[in-house]
Amino acid sequence: MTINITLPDGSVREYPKGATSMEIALSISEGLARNVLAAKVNGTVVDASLPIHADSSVQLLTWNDTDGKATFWHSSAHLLAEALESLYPGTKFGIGPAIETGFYYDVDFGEVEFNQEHFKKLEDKILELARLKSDYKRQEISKTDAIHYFTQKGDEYKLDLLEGLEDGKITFYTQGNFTDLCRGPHIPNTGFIKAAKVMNIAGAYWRGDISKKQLTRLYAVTFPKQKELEDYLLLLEEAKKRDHRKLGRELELFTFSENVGMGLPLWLPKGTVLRERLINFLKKAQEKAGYQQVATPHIGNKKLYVTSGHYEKYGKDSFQAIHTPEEEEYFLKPMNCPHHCEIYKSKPRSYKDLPIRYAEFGTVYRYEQSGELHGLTRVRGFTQDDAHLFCMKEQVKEEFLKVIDLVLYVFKALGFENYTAQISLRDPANKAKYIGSDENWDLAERNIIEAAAEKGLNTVTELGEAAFYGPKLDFMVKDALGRKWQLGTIQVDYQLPEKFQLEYTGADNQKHRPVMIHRAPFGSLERFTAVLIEHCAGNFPLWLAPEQFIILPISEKYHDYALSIKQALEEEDIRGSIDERDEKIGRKIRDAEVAKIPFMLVVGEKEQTENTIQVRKKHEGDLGSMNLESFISMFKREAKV
RNA sequence: GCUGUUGUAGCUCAGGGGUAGAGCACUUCCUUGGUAAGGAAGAGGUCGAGAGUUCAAUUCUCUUCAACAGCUCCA
Repeated sequence: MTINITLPDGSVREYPKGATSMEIALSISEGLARNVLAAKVNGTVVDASLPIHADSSVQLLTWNDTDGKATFWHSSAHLLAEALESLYPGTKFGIGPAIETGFYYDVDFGEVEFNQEHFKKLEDKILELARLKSDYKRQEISKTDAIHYFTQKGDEYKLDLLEGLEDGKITFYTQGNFTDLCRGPHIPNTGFIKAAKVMNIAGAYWRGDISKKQLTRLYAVTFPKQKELEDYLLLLEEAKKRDHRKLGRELELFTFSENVGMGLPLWLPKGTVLRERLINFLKKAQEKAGYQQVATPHIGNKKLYVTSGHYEKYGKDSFQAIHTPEEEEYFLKPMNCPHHCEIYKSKPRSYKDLPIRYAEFGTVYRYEQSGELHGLTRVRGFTQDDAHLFCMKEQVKEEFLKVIDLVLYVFKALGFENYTAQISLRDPANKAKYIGSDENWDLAERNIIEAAAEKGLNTVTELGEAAFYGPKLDFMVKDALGRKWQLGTIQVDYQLPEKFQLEYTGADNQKHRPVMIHRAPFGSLERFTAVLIEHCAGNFPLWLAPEQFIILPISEKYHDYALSIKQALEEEDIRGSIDERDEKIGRKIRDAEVAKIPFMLVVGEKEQTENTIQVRKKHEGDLGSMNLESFISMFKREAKV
């Protein structure tokens, strides 16, 4: 008996019935077989040792496949558990899944106190056990036997997990002296794991439930080569260097003060230059795209948010109401849309007016839980580059396409080359969670999917990720270190026009309801700035740099000449300063480099006499002498958005 | 909000039951210099805040605030 195996390249090979993926790999090349971690058979990831009994498509998974990595890390979690059990007998185990980079295991150490000082010992134990090359052995087991095993072991967490499992579908995996309840799959043996690092320790509630016991979560990462671990640690170091909180302080972009309040950023002058430039850049693009600027106050009557539905849904996440002597209640504005709806309502609208696009860099305030606050990425007061488009149903797709263009233009201008779009739809199993009619949801979802497809966006679709009022398209960018960030968002909303009773008069002289589109290419200026800082490591594109040049006079004698240069550059809207300190040129250069100022203009005796400047570029060094005109034209060429 | 860790000069950090230290930054002076740190002197701290133990607390205990990591959440 033979079976036909289809490989990813489309080739079909014949194997005896019951052949395993590992055998298939061996038949292709020994080198491949050495690297196979698991296999994807007809789309399901399975052990490489699983016999295949029917015609199937088989993809062999190695370290280079996402699923291969996940299997590797999940198997590593078992190994970590084995190491823990051998070092700290009596440890109880919760769950140990693979995550984006690495894996964790939630464990209950009982009386044992485990802290960072134990990491090294644990890592050594993991590697010691890995070297034994123990096979991961799969075993199907009855629920009764499984319960018996963990009752005897006294592991209440595994028993809790077993409760939710169906008899007949329960499997154990054993490697070395450790047996775990696990669906699998796993890598062939522990010998693949050549490097291990325990990264972090944290608390986590059993099953994510605050009322349950808190377990110790151990984060770790493993690799098939020592070199890969080293590279990974270097990457982490680089990420640390780029941390926007650190660079924000060093480059004097923003700060926080306990006296002002947590989560409330204070923009310093240099940060404000950056921020204003981002705002002006987008304003200009939006003007071209037919947006109109509007402005609304920082607080709004409670009635407004009751009308919008946000009060009911998010009232608890707001700051406390502000009370007036007349016993009215006001809230700090948590979003701009209700205000924009009222602007729309300020006069009767005709279909000829649509689409109307109101844009506002509106600062909003939300009560974020204290533990959530993080630098500029999660704050309690932030400015959205918000806009609301009011249009007819038939215009939704067209508007959506235009917004996508705008978002992509922004990304390109700021150097985000790598992005994907996430289409967030309703959870079909839980439609009650959302407000609005089925019909409208279907239409909106269709519009988004089509628009994304027409623009050729690289998309992923997530069910259940939609906002409660409508589906959305979120843009995720990958930064220079390969980390993913969610930035821009475009959301269709049929509900708010309904709640605010928005209308327009159609060509038929009847009243119709417009559709709203919320969109923000940056998301929030705070968050965007944070991502931008980390993306470019503080080396902003020239047009955004808070200080574009610094003039470095060789000595005090050339300060007047320096000033004349500075004034000439300012005439051209090029912004910078003069380093008038009583320091040597080497020192001034060093400090300018550290401050990441793009151009250093050295002026001394020679320059003053020849009426030139000597240009030095950050990171690159001396570009030689030139006259001011050449510098300005070079600058303008490079500063183009 | 929950759990854990941390909180000493503007920044990075050392120290420790007897009222405090380094480097960088800052101020002044010397130096007037040519491509990544010139020299000297000086100033700067209720040791996050409040309470308790003690002859004595910045150090020990408790409470509180904040930061960090994670969990839960995110219009």
